[in-house]
Amino acid sequence: MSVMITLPDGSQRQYPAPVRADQVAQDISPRLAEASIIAEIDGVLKDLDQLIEHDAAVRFHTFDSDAGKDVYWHSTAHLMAQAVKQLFPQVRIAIGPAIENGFYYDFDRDESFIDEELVLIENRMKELTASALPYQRKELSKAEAVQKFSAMDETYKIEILSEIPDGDTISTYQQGDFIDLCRGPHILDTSKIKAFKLLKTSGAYWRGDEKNKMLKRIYGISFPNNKLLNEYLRFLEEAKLRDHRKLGKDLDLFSINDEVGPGLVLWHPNGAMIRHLIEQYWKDEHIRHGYKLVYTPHIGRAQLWQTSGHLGYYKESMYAAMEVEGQDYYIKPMNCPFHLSVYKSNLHSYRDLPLRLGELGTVYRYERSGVLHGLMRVRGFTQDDAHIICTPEQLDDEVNDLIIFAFEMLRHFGFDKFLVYLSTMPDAAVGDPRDWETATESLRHALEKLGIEYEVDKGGGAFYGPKIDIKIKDALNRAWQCTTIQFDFNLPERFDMTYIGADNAQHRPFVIHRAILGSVERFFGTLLEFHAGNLPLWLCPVQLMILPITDSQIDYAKDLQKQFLARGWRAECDLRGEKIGYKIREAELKKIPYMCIVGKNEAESGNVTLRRHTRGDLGVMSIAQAMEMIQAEL
RNA sequence: GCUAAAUUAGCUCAGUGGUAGAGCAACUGAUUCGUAAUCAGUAGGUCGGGGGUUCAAAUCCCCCAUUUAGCUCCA
Repeated sequence: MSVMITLPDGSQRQYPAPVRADQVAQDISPRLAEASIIAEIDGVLKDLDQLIEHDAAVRFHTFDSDAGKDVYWHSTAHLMAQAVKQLFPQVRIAIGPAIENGFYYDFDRDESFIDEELVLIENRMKELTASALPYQRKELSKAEAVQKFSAMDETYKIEILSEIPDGDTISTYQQGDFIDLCRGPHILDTSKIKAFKLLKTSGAYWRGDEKNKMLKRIYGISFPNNKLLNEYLRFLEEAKLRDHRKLGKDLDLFSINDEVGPGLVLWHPNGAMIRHLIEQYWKDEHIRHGYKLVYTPHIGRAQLWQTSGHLGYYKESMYAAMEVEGQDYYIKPMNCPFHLSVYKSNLHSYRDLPLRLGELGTVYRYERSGVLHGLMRVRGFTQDDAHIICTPEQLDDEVNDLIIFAFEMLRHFGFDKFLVYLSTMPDAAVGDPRDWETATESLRHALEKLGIEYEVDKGGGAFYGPKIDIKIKDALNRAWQCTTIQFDFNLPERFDMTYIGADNAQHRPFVIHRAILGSVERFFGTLLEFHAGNLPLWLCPVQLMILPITDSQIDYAKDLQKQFLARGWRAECDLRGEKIGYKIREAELKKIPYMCIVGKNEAESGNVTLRRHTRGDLGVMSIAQAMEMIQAEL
């Protein structure tokens, strides 16, 4: 008997059956064998010591692939758990998966792990990698598994086992004295783990449910060599420099002040200018795309929130009522009730639709204290909100245009990588399932027609409608939701919205709730991190800084400033009696895009020397040339 | 809200029971200089807030607030 192995390039190799997967890798090249983490056999990930008994398509995953990283990190999590169990035998183990950047393991222990203990654990892990302990897979029945983990008093494993159907085969992996319930696959042995670091500890609820016990989690990361580990650690350092909270302070853009209140943002002049430019662009674009702008109040009577249902299902995120003349008023957590009230204030014909009502609407939500985060998660924020009210026939066009509009706008700010999610009907939902179907398909078609890659979040929609979310990543690769496009089958009913159709009868319109930037605050935060503070020229609060070399050029500098201002550019002069090197340094640190250096030579010849932030000296040129160059970038 | 850590001058940080410190920034003066820091001087702090222990607290203990990293939840 022999087996035919087909490799990804189509080439084939014949072996006497059975053949171990890593033997194939070895024959392809010793380097591949060395770098291989797992084998993919007919599309299924397997351990490298897997015996192949039948003809199969085989490929190998190294650390370069997502699957390879995943297994590598998962195996490191097991290694860490082994070290923890050896050092702290009384600790119970819970779960330890690979995550986007590394791995974690949750432990049940009364005390938290302190930094000194992390070092101990790391050292023990190093010893264990030196022993090259093989990860040994064992398949057993559920009863055997329960018995085994009961004997070790690993109660969390028993709980996991209790949820696995009785007939299923269960696998465990053991390296040395450590055994874990695990589906696998894993790397061959612990010596494959070359470079690792335990990064941080935190609490984490068992099964992610805050009603459950809080376990102690250790996060870590590992790499096949020290170089990659050091690169990653450097990336973390650089991410700190891109942090919008640091940039906000350094560039004097905004602050959040203890006395004013947590999660409430003070926009300083520089930040306010950027925000103004964003909002101005936003308004212009919305008008161009057929939106009507509205303004609505910040508070509304209890009756309004009763009608909208917010007092029923959203109350815990709302600030407490304030009483005026015996009536309760609430500060708004959302703009929808107001926009829909605008719609309701008139009778509408199908000829009026679609109606797109937009507003930069400031809302206030009570967010639990632990979730606040710079500008990304605040308690008072401005949504770039709009509600599209349309007929069923208009749905597809509206959704299509909207998605194009959203990407167009995000790209205008420089963003080029997005995570797109389509969330479908949850178990508890309002509205006609046929409407859900129509709306979901409309969203899906639009994404597919435009060739946008997306993930489906099955059952992840709000109870009132399906949605598309677009997320943008921050400096640390954390994804923040910005754009959201949500159908609403709840509010049209609650507000009894209607339009008169061509048949002269009343119909219920569709309502799409959407925000493209999401909130101005969060968007601003992601924007700062994405550009590392070096905003596109059109958004810079100061676009040009004019730097005279000595006091003799002050008049010339001021004249230049006037010329730039006349073109609508934001230009300032640094007239302090400092040396040019110092002024340049300051302008560079403030990330001002263009510096105009003017000394005796420039003043006499009517030229400027231009310098571009991040690029350096651009040389001497005429004022007209400088203006042309700047204009070209705008 | 939960777990853990932190909070000292505008900023970044030192200071482990005995008179509150540095660098940068600010202010004043001198310097007028060619591509990332000129020199000198001055001023600036209820050591997050409150309570306690102590002869004595930035330092030890308790409560509260805020921040940070996660968890849960969300734009």
